[in-house]
Amino acid sequence: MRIATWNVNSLKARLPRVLEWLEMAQPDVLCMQETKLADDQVPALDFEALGYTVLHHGEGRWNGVAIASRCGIDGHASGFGDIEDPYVGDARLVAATCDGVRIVCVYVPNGRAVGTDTYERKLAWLHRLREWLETHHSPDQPLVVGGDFNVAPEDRDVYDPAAFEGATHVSEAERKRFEALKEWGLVDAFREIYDSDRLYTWWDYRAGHFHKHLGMRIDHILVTEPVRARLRYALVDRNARKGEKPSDHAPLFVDLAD
DNA sequence: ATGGTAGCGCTGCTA
Repeated sequence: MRIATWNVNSLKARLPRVLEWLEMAQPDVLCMQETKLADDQVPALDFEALGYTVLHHGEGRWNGVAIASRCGIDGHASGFGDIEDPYVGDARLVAATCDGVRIVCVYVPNGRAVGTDTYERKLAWLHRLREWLETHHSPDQPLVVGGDFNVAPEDRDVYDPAAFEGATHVSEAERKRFEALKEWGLVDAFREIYDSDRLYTWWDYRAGHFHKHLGMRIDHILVTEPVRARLRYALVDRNARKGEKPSDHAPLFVDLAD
């Protein structure tokens, strides 16, 4: 079973690239973030033509999350439900069960700048995510949280820690909230496979950062122990960041044994 | 030199 996550930065603008990637990489499940679509704007037929069913949660313009699956998609859920959402109104969480694995697709708020209100609510959102997991799920069940976490967990996950001093994505508080998710019972699947630094999932569009390989590892696939036991492979497909009209994120996927 | 690019949508916000 191949499970992928990709911040597509507008599914409308990125549709040809996403369809091309589905055909090439053949994931069974793809979590998408920043679709920037309303539910009724989703190009469902384009996905169906490739064998995928899409579950979308979005209000249009900003945010928007979706799961495309070709191995079943049941038990739809979106948002935090009864748990207070610090970004209420934004579409940042959608979940479904695909072939026995609970898939949670998240788009963690960016936070903009340390000390701002949006940053404080980013911290709160990450805390609420753990609360939501505690309320609705168990570390004993096969579960995957895939998405754009907007957190680089360690210094080796950014191109130059000095350049990010005082910035979001690397602050102690953000990393603590990210660690708290792992403490609940999740493992960073990518780090189970790779130990190197300079492995990124996002590169700024500006100033030729991709070309200079100045990026950050902020997209993650976190898995519970039953999924970790099946983990065989992980990869960031940097080729998807090249060429015409790329997203600023590359897709990340994991392969699980049957 | 507080820059640079992309998306949405038409003004400036978000990332």
